[in-house]
Amino acid sequence: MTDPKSTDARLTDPTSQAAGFDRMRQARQTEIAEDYVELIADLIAEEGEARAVDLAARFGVSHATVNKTLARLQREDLVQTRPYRSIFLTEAGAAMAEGARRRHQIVLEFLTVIGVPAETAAIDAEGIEHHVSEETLAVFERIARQGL
Amino acid sequence: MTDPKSTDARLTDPTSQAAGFDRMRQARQTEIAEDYVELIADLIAEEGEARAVDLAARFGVSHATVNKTLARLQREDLVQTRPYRSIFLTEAGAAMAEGARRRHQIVLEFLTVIGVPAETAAIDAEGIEHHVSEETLAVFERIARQGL
DNA sequence: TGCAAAAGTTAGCATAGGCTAATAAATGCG
DNA sequence: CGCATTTATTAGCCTATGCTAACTTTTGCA
Ligand SMILES: [Mn+2]
Ligand SMILES: [Mn+2]
Ligand SMILES: [Mn+2]
Ligand SMILES: [Mn+2]
Repeated sequence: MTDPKSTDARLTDPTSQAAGFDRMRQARQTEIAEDYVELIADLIAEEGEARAVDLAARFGVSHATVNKTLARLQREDLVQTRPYRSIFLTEAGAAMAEGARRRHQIVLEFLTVIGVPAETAAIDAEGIEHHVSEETLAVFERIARQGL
Repeated sequence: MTDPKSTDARLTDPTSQAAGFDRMRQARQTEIAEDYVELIADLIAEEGEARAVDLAARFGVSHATVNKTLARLQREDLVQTRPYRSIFLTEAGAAMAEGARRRHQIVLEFLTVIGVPAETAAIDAEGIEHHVSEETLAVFERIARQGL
């Protein structure tokens, strides 16, 4: 065993390290909601309405799963559904969708500008977008505009 | 209602869009495992051993939660635990830790180099690291080395 | 050395997000 | 128009991740 004190300091203090993990757990809680409202907004804008079957196809999950998640989002006042009718966003849902769309767009453009191939950028942006603070997003946005 | 056809095309085809969401769901499944093995490796390197109580403090969750997650990681042959003894990584766990550490490091340096303040970079890197493909990581690494 | 504090374990509970399968409603076409 | 296809709902099951509370084991110090 090597002397514990002689290794290079990789660990920060426990409390501030916990901040990063805390943010990650928060993101886990909101990322699915964000993707749902964003996709619902896009479907309404482009197709005229959002149906569970389209969400299922685009998310790549079963329609039963979509249904259950929509029930949760309705409980949280993000969407409004009625049996056998198409899906609508509440004001809160529309606001969240707008924020998600903006973040998604900036992350995607940023990745593309720094040289990530389009298809990879699209895939990675889908995950990264939920973990970018406003501060980091501002840096991304500046680079996306000005070029690398 | 506006004409659906007249809006700007924001949607890609359902199948390729599903790829991004699929990657995100995979990341959800592995991100906690990655953070655990990475932190266990760091604790062993710096403190000489990893104990559940330290993991709990650093992750900011209860020690009971840590215990349950460790049981899962043991089932998946990533860690080796014995009652009331400290925690060890298996070969597979050590390999995963090494990969996670590398990705984490590159993402953190990248964010710092492009101008994100250190504390924010540390927090955001904790989440972003799990959603960056090797292709994107290569771009990050080049920029982290060469400067912006 | 004995005992209190620290650490670990276990049980029980909750929520979220997956699935399949069975059922029901709506739609649309021959 | 009626019936087949499409779409939606619901139930039941599973795993993962969180919690608190009760209990046990270890450890370290007075
Ligand atoms: Mn996303
Ligand atoms: Mn998105
Ligand atoms: Mn992480
Ligand atoms: Mn990490």
